[in-house]
Amino acid sequence: MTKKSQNNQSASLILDEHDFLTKLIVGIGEVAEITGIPQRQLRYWQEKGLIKTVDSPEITTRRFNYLEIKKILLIKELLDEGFTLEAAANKVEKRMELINSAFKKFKNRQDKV
Amino acid sequence: MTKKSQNNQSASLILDEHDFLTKLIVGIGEVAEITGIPQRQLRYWQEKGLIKTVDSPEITTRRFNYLEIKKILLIKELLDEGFTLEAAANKVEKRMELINSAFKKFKNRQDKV
DNA sequence: CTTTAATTGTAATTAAACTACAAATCATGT
DNA sequence: ACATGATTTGTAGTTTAATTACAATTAAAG
Repeated sequence: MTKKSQNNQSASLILDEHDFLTKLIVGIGEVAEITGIPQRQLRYWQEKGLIKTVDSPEITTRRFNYLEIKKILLIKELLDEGFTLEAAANKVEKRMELINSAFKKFKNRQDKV
Repeated sequence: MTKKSQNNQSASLILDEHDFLTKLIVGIGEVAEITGIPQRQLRYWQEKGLIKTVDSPEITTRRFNYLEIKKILLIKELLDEGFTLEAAANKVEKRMELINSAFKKFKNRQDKV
């Protein structure tokens, strides 16, 4: 074993894809690139409260997690289908809640096995 | 349909987790947070050619993709096990190549179905 | 054509990342 | 112990990215 042993929970630091995504938060530039939505527009949506950024004292710039990026992509699709921004955001919010609660049930069931 | 229809490949902009990860590239700050390895150290590893950053003319700062982040985590583990930096990096490189070629075979097989 | 929604532009500022040094620490051999 | 190369860490000064706080367009609906 070498020196300080930095941050050793060793055994498995190795993240699977899902773990990785739950840990990940990315900046607005990256989100703009991934989604094709301009930074300016993302800021506007966030100012209006339609999407939310990670809230943490150390972080001073806008950061988004995976769920939020999915939301953004869904909103974009709905906009293209003709929904208003608000309607799109609401619809996505509801869809997300459904998926979320279904996932929690599943998770819960798994944990008992 | 509304206005400009921004960047419409519609149908499925919806990314699954794997798609998302292949598109994603993240900055050094985020990588440092995820991996627990200081930015300074990541820069050093990159300078020595042990890890590589995304290479694109528009990008001026260090960006890493998912594979590279996995590499970083593996290197970290091996360092804690007592390997030299270079030995760790080599070992990881080989491991990655194996996984990669196995994956390609699998992918190839799937595509034919 | 007026009003509200939504997007876009931009100057000035703050935060994050970069480079290019140098110093400190660690591992190994003599 | 000392020297040596490997690795990590520190930092001043600079560049790039993101933010705010305005304002101006453009689009959709009555």
